Formats: sequence, C-alpha cells, structure tokens
Amino acid sequence: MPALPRVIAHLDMDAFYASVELLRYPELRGQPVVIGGRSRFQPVETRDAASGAPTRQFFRLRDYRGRGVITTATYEARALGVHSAMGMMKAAAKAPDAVLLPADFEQYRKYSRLFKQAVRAIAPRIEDRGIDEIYIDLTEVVGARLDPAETAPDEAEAFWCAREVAQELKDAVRAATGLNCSVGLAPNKLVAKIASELDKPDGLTVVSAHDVPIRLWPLPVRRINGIGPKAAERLARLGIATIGELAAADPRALRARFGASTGDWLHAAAHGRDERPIVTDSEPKSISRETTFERDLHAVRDRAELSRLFTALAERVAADLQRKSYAARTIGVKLRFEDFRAVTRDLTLAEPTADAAAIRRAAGLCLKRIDLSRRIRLLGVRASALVAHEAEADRAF
DNA sequence: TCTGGGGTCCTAGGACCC
DNA sequence: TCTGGGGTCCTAGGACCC
Repeated sequence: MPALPRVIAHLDMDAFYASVELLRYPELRGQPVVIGGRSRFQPVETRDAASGAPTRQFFRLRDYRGRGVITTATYEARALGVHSAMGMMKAAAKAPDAVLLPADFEQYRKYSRLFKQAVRAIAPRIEDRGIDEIYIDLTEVVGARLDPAETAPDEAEAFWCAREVAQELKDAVRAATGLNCSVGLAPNKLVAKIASELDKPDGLTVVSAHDVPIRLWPLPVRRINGIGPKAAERLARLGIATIGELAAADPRALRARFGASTGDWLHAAAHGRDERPIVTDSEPKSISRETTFERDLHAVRDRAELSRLFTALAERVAADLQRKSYAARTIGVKLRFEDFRAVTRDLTLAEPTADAAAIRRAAGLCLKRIDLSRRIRLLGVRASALVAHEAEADRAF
C-alpha cells in the first residue's frame, strides 16, 4: 500500500471578532468597524426622536479616549489603514468615523466552538491554534475518498480531492455560524498557513510543493510564521527581503548568522519544507491575568489601589485554575514600567496550589524582589508548572 | 495620544547532582 | 591547551503568535 501524500489545511476565520459583531448588528455591514479598547464604549439603545422606533447609538473611533489597541478591523476599516495591534488613538486619526465596539470574548468563544464542531464533523484531526484558526490533517479523509483501486495516488489527485473537502468545510462553517473563512491547502502546516492568507477573505487556495517557487518566493519573508519584526530586520541587513531570496541564500551563511538550528529552519522554511505533525490534543503550560492601568501607578502613592488590583488578579488566576482543574507549582508576576520595559519574577513552591490566598502570597514575595521606584503601567500574575488537579469533590471518594 | 491580553517556545546562566 | 562532562531544575528575558 503506497503512502498517501500528506494534505494539510489551515482554516482561518475572516476578520473573526468583527464578523461576529456584524451578526448582532447587521446594520453595520459594509461600514468600517473596529473592535478594541475599553469595555465602557458599549452601543447605547435609544429611540428615534421622531418615530419612536428603537435605534442604536454607536461610538465612533473619534470618541475614544484612553489606552488600548485595535483587536480586529473589518475589511472596510483596513482599507482606511487601520490594522490590529494599532494604538486606538493612531487608528482614530486615520478613521475617525469608524464604528467602535468593545470585545465580547464570551460571544467569540461561542462561535469558535461552533465552527470547530462543524469542521470536526467532517475532518476530526484538528490542531487548535487559538480562537479563530485551526490546522486540519486531511490525509485520511482524502485517502478514504480516492478510488480504492488506485494503486499510487499522486499529489495532484490528492489535492483535487482535498479542494472538494475544503469547500465542504467552508460550507459547513458558514451553515453553522453564518461566517466566512479562508482555507489554505498544502503538504504541510507552514505552507498551508501562508496559502490561507493568499486569497482572503473567503479564499480557498492550494499551494502544492510544485507551486512553492511561483506562489511563495515572491512574498516578503515576514509571511513565514515564526519570522517576526526582529528576524525580518536582521535578514534585511543581509539583503534578504523575499522568501525567494531566503531560499537562494547560502545555508552556511544563515547558520553562521542565526545559529545552526534557526539557520537550518530558515532555509527549510523558504523551500516550503516542514514535517511538524498535527497536534490534536495539548495541555496548557501556563495561565495568567494581567491588566494595563488607565494611568501609570506608583508603588507608594497608589499603594492601596495596586494592592487591590493585585489581589483581584490573583483571585482571577485561582478561579481559572480551579475551573480548568489545574494547580500550579510556580507563581510569577509581570510588571511593565512607564518606559514600557517589562520585568518578570517567579517562585516555585514546594506544593502545587490553586488557592487565591496562596497565589497572592507567592506573587507578593516575587514583587518584593523588584525595584519599584518607577511608575507602573501593567501588572500581571501568572501560574505555570501546571499539574492536573482533581476537584476536591472527586478526590474525597 | 504611542504601544492589550493571553499564550508558546527558546536561550542562557547558575545550582546541584552523579 | 586543558579547566571533565552530562543532565535537570530554576529563573529571567525576549521573540513571536493570535
């Protein structure tokens, strides 16, 4: 029996948070809409002065005051130059009339479960990559559909069949949620991820191994998942801007500049090579809560407020641990100062805990090891070295 | 008026052990 | 030219991703 060619899909929901909001507020369809900022910018339900008909009053980006970044923007807002991770005030300068909505993660998680269920019903081998994207191993689904009399299915046939499956996945997601997604099909995760972005929104894009030079090589190196701003900058200094230029670079030179492991990875990635398997189940490694203050706080002058916020964070971490049935052996804190520099401290305990008071105590010990003379803009509490923790009720028997 | 919140993975040094 | 060498745990920071 010949080995089936591997077929991996990357499925990415289109402007996910914003699209979920448009289901709730269909009157905003076609308008620039951004999600982000503080939760007080909720739409206000009112009545039309003349007719008495109920209407909604939305905040506009120009109304926003305070800290925060854009989480998601509709394609209409992106056309105005607004992108996720952009500061709210900068976005407001570009698109003052864009409608502003605060994030509603409970709602997004609900739609996330819905679309993943719809996919799982067709193709069960799924790797979760966050709330709005997944990898899917379609190898066996495709193998089961190909003619069993076929002795040696080739890559072209496999992708022909996979394209049909992918269209079914898109239809099923749409039926379950009313939302569009984009799918990339490729021999591995790395290429599938890039492929899913090529025809967004509502795309379905195949990039086979044979297509890599035509489809991938003209793209900037930043499109490779794992090459961020720092690596792209270092590559640019070597005169490497595109994936093709990276593919043509001397592997020995890459190893010399980036180290053996990263150098080899860069070379393989540029050639579209990636053997990583689909990981269908994984345990969390850490659970954390953090908050950026409306204004920078001082350890002495704002002691009471900081202490209250610190306790609240510890309590939220404890609640998250208990809800997910984990206990943590390591507790840590994170601070960001007014100059945006971040520091972390952590402490490993003798016994794992999920208790709010114990977490607060350990976090307090961590905090004592930090110089608190500068003003603070962010405070966080983190639990790691997690161990599965039976609920008390279960353990009693 | 700069720059969220929740994560993962990697590196690197020191402690400690055999 | 010598100063042994692995392995694991803990801690801190940083790059990167969604």
